[in-house]
Amino acid sequence: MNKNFDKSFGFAIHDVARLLRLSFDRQAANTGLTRAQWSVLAHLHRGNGVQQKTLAKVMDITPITLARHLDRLEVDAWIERRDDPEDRRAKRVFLNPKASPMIEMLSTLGQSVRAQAMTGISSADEELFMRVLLQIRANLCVANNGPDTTKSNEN
Amino acid sequence: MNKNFDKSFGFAIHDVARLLRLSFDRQAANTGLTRAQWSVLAHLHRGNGVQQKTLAKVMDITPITLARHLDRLEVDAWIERRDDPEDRRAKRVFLNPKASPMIEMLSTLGQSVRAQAMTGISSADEELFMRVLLQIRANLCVANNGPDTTKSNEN
DNA sequence: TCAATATAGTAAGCTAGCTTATTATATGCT
DNA sequence: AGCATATAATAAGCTAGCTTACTATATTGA
Repeated sequence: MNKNFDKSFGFAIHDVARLLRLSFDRQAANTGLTRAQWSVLAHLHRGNGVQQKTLAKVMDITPITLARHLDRLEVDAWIERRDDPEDRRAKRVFLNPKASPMIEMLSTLGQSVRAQAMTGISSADEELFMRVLLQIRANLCVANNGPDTTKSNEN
Repeated sequence: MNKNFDKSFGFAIHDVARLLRLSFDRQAANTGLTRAQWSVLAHLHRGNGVQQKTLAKVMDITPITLARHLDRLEVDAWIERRDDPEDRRAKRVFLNPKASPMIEMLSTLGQSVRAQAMTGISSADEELFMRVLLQIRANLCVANNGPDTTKSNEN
């Protein structure tokens, strides 16, 4: 790539995120699902039937961004929106049965992309890297959302 | 955020990239320039008058993505496209004088965002983190573009 | 020479994120 | 009770990335 910008933190993170997404989406192209959509399915897998607002918060994306993912996922019958019986403004999101095997498959793909990315990096280095990465994310969450928006007491 | 996905490499990288961009763009909103546009200006600062194809390659984005950035940058007179005298298909991109102070300013902003992100991280850890990050990027470049697309002998 | 192929830039149309605004329903206060 | 405010979801419209396809110009080779 370039000489100076190579070393820039921001540009490098940005590049890595984009390349990871590209890699994943290309290898998952035949499934018709993207990384972002898989992310929705995977989160639902751990908490089926949650409200959209909760899911958006847990995924740390805006509600409207989630709504569009759900639109497409619903068209292909991966998920289903049902009216919340206790709050007529709200909807609850449920996985359809056909989603489960796909979640497994994409999860495996995710691991293989990660392994590819980590080629030649010792597990000690990888561990420290992850620790720093999570610290950075925490720092930025505070900076962006105000201190600790995400206490997630709801569900 | 979440319990399990918190620890996922891919999700964490993605989050950090998005949060960095958000942070930067919010603080630069009054300038009318985004992070991606600043990136174009900064790269031009180091190689004014290059062809679009070269700039796209150095920035590692597709030519059409660059073209759209240039469209908007040109409207606000940050840059200027001129016909390449040696190749009538090609155009060369030039910074306008008003861009220089802006580049400095945004570069400072970038450093401050980085400092914020790195709060509480020792410089030894930061250094190792960057080394691993660059290694990961290199790994993914190979995986995505085929081995070593970016030897950049042209200009 | 001129036909085939390659290249520089752009257009069209997709996903994925954002902000700001709208609609319908809940909630809280007087 | 009923009005004001808050909240869940969505709509509209923006940037930024991508792929695929098109146009104009270069280059190459029979």
